[in-house]
Amino acid sequence: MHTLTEENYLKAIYRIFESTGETVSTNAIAENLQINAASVTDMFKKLGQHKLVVYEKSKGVKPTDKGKKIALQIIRKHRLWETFMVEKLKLSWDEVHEIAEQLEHVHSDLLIERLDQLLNYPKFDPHGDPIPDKNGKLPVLKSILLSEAKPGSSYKITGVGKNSDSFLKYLKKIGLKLGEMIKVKEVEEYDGSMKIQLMDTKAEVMLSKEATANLLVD
Amino acid sequence: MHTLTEENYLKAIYRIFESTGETVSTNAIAENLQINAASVTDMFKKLGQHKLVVYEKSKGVKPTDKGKKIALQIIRKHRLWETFMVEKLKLSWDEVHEIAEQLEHVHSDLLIERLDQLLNYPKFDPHGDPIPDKNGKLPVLKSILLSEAKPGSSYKITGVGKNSDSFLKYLKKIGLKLGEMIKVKEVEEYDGSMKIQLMDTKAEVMLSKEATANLLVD
DNA sequence: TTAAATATTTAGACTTACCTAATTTTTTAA
DNA sequence: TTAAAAAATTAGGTAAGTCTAAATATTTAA
Repeated sequence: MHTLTEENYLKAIYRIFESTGETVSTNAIAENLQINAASVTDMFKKLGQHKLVVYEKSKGVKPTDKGKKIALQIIRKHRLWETFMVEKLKLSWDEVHEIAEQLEHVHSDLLIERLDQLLNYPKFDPHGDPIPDKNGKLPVLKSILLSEAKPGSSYKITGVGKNSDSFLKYLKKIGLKLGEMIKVKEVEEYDGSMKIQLMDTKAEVMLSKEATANLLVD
Repeated sequence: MHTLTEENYLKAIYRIFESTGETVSTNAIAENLQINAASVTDMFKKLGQHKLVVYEKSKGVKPTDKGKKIALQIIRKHRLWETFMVEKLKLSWDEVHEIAEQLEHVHSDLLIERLDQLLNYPKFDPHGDPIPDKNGKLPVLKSILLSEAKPGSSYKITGVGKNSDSFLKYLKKIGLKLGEMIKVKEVEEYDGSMKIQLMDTKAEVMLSKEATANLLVD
């Protein structure tokens, strides 16, 4: 078993590696975890010794298969707990992340196995993020970005890209929720902003290109 | 918020204080937490500074009201999680303790509030131990020890006294479960051992005085 | 292509929670 | 009531994970 700290580094390294495919730099992790770069160097060495990453001095790290596997299990736990909190405890979408950050570090394969069963083996969490299975396999997501949607068509909001806290709060404020149906009314040529209509309330909302490029729809 | 370590000390101090009513000694905690007495002295000083206990040098500690309150909240969380795992995740009685030791340190009042609600505000956990409410109030338990039960009468097993792992395993092995109905067949004069019958399987089991003095029945 | 800017690492320190060994205090029992 | 035993404390150390400041590498841009 690894320390909580190692787990958090591994998770951050995995995420950045997945999104860029490149060696992960000291600074990227320092920024991501809000700690000093010198501390990151220390931890890179340690993770390297433990064969969780391949560390090349002054270059950065790449997660090993072992490191990826651990990261995926933590992500799996995080997303299952989030699903549990939203579905069973009726907590809201944007309240669960912080709590899941704690719960994801509870060690027990049996617990997670049964939690998965209780939730009926969900493939996506309440933010629309895919939940790795117990072998670390991710389900395939066929959603597209709202920014690529056709005007006139209707879509279901299935998730967000980067699920920053502020973005989630923003969505809540303008009345958008996961699972909600929307219709694309029009797209502005010059800045890519989009007017959409909420199917149930008929309310119309303007979304910036930035926002539409961060919303997944089916 | 306090560290995980402080929380574990506080819980141990609270339990021992509740069962003895006396100042809790350095050695008692060292033994309980399986750590060196010198380390306990260090922590006693720190907890004293934080006003979680009253520490008198070479005498030991007593928890303050603040310390008790925190201990009770940890115990509350522990027991609610155990209830959740047995009732909702179908884990068995003796599998949940270790996991609850981790879950009890997750910080979120809202989470626990909703978990309590999901479980329908249980008053006792699967071991029959009382669950403090959110203000730290304990429900009154009217169960008696099996060792004090009358021969010929029937009882429901509601809990165990000291729920040591080995005792739980022992119970499982001989086929006793919480909630099970039993009938007291006879009590040996000379050693206090007891023959009981399980109501559902009709199986008869001999229990030592030690065992019957650690089983709660209604 | 080299000087400046940026990124990374090293060195040395701090805190928490632990340890061992030595000392002191308290308790017990002759 | 005092000597031996037991309990508790002090002193000094260690490992993990962090920090700052200084040194070194790497990248960028003139």
